[in-house]
Amino acid sequence: MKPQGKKKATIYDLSLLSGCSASTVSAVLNGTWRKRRIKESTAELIQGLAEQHQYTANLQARGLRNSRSGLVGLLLPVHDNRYFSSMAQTFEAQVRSHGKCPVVVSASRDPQEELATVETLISYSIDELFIAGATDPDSVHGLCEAAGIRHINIDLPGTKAPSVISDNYQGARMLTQAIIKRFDDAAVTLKPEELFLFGGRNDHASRERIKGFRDIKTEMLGGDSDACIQPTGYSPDMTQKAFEAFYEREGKLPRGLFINSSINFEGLLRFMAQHPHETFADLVVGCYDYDPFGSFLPFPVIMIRQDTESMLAKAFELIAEARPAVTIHLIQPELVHPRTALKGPLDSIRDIDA
Amino acid sequence: MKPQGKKKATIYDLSLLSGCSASTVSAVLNGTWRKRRIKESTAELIQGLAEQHQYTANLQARGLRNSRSGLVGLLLPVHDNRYFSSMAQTFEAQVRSHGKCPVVVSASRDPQEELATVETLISYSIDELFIAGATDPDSVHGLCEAAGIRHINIDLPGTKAPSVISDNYQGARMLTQAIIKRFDDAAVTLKPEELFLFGGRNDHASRERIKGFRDIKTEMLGGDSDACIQPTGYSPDMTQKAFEAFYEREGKLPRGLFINSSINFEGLLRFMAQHPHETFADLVVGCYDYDPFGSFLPFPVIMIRQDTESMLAKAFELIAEARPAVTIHLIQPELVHPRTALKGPLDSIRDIDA
DNA sequence: CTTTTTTGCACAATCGATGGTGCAAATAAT
DNA sequence: ATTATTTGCACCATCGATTGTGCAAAAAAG
Repeated sequence: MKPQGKKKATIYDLSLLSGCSASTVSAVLNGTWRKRRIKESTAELIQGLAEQHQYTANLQARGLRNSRSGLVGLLLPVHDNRYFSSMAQTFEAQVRSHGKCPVVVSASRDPQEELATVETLISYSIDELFIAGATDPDSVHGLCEAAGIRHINIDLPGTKAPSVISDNYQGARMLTQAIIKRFDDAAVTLKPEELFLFGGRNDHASRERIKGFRDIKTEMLGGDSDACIQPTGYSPDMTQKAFEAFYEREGKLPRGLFINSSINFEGLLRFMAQHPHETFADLVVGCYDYDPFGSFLPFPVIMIRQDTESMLAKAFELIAEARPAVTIHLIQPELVHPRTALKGPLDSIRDIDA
Repeated sequence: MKPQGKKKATIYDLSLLSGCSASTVSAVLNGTWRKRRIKESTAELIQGLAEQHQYTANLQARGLRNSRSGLVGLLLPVHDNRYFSSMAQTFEAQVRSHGKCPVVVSASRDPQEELATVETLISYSIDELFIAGATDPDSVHGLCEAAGIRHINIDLPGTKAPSVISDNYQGARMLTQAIIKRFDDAAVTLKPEELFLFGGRNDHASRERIKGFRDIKTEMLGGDSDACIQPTGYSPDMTQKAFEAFYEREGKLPRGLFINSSINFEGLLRFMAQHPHETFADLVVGCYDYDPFGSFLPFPVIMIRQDTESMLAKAFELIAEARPAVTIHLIQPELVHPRTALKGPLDSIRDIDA
């Protein structure tokens, strides 16, 4: 029953065992046997043998033959971050429900690595590719195009393939507004030079967020200056350094902080670890990303939760279209008030044996 | 130069172009050409053509021929959690540095899904499999064994393959000790029935942690009762419900909380969202997992950081051995005091264009 | 100028699954 | 009983890369 330690059974093994030809075995096992007018009894015989010998198809062979693999790829900048990891989680569920096999890989926000990784995926004949947060989506597009692979951008848009991204401008407006309102409600007048943005770099998302931030500042506070924008890249360390520098210079933090992403927020944490509680007494933080733990920090943290479910749903919809238009689809993010614990993709996992 | 939209070049195409045989082309492009005594000029000719035509090997074909794929798999319970996502991050870096292609998939802590996923991976002839936090590592072992695939357990041990896991017992002792010491330092006497453990289920990690927790309680507080152990499974929702039930019954939370994992901690967050600040005024929490944001909550949170780098390093070491002994390797975790922002795998990523 | 050795490469089988084509045997139609 | 259909399946080429084997031509040895 259990062919211990031996190599896997192939259709040829079953062919010998059953006395049928390999092509018949193949047809039976991949479900096309009715189309090929195989007798039902033959099919049953072969299915029985397959089960006995624990046959499973060699997917590389199948993939070679059909030049499709059943794999669907998700290219991520990094894993270690709630935004992307929850994206990975929803992605897997979606792909599985389509009967395919999800493959998630990260490329460290490195254009070279992105291209190399995608080349590898293409060499495995992945069927579709979801490109999330790529630094250079259009080059990736080039590779996919040449290989005839359906693909779509998520999170950061490209100009050559359809993209599904957060409405970063609106989100930033909402977030900035919420920060300011927080001060208003406490009857505190916030001066324009007391509200800063930290983090992000020169990518589409950051630019949009900065624009939204500045627009609202101008509208509500009547002013805004370049000095209030501190792009630090997506690195906790650089962000920490930026906070330290500011603190060194000014003797305190700005009272209002717009932080471009949870990764940058980690930079603030590092800064916090170096300074006493009081430093953050009247701080109000807005973070463009949602992290459940971040929402419960000792000062008010307003967050933006990007709707990865809707983004992926839309992306799956678009990628299924024959010839999807190269447009950018905006998905509305959600404002999350302080001390909020939202449900996430993990909640749809049933926990056995609790 | 750019074969637009057409199909990918194969060794046969290059064979025609170069006038050499396909086998020569193959040898040149996979680096074995010196062994095959191919003239250097021939090699250069072919390499040039390959570059011109953007040749990349069809890895399914190669994999079929060698019955190896160059893929190395990591099976995870879930993505959306800092412990596992940081594991994925280090895993990818390690695999890449070995010149292979990392593939990360999750199986939702569902034994069925675990087996199905691993079968699929095996069908793609993955070379090695790292099995992290599997509910049923030994069944997974069965599949790998039958397919002759090197594999190793991480996080949760099996009995049939070597395992690398955290020293959960010691970690739990450290954590429990630190919680109690926190009260001691504040000159508060903690009664045994004021220190509870929430979360976890009937798996090896939870059992060890519970044992460590109880041992220290008995040693330091002189007592411990079954009632203080509240396993809730790995579900935020169930954990929240457990807290609500407790609160309903007792009118307050225990002053000392040992929380079995960050996922369970999210259950506490959900509880927190429903109750005012004061409910948590004199709370001390220990969490068996590290999350940077969790470390800065308004009450003291002591955390355990499991050393995923060392675990993976050890795992890679073991999996490289010819016939690794079926033993369990314990990796010491680290106690993390409140308000600590540790560096993580993301820090080793260079951020361009900051 | 032979004989031996080395160099440089082509041939062909193989990995496992797929699907078009063809052909006997069984059944139906006349 | 003869021809026309239908049923049930086997054959074989194919996907792209790898590798053991063999054999000419070139170089070295005698």
